[in-house]
Amino acid sequence: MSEEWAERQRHTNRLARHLAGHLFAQRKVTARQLYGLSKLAWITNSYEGEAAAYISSTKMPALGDVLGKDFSNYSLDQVAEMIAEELGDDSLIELIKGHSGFTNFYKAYRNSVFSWIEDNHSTLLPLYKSAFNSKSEKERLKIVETITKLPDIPKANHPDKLMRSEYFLTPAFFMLDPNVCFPLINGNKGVQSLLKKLNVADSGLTSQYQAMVKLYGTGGIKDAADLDQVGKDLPDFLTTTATKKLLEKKSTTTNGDLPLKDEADIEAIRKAGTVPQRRLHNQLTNKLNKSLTKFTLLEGKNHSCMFDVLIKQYDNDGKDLLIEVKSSIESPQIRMAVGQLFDYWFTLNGDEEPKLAVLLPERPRKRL
DNA sequence: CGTAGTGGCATTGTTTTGTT
DNA sequence: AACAAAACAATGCCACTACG
Repeated sequence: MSEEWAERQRHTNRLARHLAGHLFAQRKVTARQLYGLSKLAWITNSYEGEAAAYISSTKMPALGDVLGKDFSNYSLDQVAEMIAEELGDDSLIELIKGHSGFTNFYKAYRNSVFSWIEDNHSTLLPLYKSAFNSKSEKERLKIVETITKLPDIPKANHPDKLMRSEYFLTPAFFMLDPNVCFPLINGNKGVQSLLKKLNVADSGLTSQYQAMVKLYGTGGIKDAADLDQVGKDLPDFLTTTATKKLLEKKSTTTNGDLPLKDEADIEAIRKAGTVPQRRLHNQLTNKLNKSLTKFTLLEGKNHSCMFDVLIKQYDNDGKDLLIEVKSSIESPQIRMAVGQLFDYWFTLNGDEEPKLAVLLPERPRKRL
């Protein structure tokens, strides 16, 4: 997952909230409409690009369910226009056209969950509305407590095989929350390993929720979309022993205390410590951040391991790439980079085969 | 072609048995 | 008692097939 993905999640949140705003103003909201609204969170294997198949298979039916219409004979652009027109909300055009949805919900439950919504409609509708309006921690907590009281969701043709209701509901409430504060709690590996690390894997949904929202404001995590992005790396972000955090934008203008890695090492090479060099260093880091939005980028947080950038799962094998940024092509700098890279890599990954790179402002001379 | 829907299975967790 | 290995159990994922 990545910042781009987190942005897609936030986009979906805006779309769902615009639609929900109109929906909840109506006197009556059907089970079908709640189903459609929740379905906007779903995708299929083909979720990218111009002709992504999820649009016709999942997104359009979802929109149709919300509006009580059949859009199967229209293009997405037409549907966007129609809905914006009907609801008198022009911003919906772009919201609908953009890619939305973020969870590949277990297929065997996609249809069976509908009758589950019907059965629990009287509990669910106020819950959805509450998620849409929730402003405080307290309100969200109350929603979570209600979720725990709901029955599990039966599997199609195997009613005895059950899915926990939060797997279905947390994506929906993630989409409805005014500040994207409602965390995704599902069977996702990342989520599960985090819960284990927090010692709440078996402690019930309420304490899981509390443990997760506590992370807001730490390690560069602003909202539930960030939380979901860091996934299984989250354990690295916790408490005082944290070794990593999401890569943040660096200042390239102020003269103040610019954050720079390994201050002590840099001191050895005085030049690099000068303000222009630091600026250049931060500029390079920012460029990296800007051009690699498809990836999750991390930076070191622990004093013993202040690496510049780590690209999560940069190749097809899901390996990470560690990058050291240097503001100059002078050989001492490059030598130091090499040393740092191997040291950091060993600290992070032990004797796993290292994947390393140095980012320089220009091509270095042939001989160092 | 891509998707729905699921049975089988890999993975993870738990208990029992074996060994030092 | 402490640990290791094996057996067993539970879980959720995904590769597969039929189908539109």
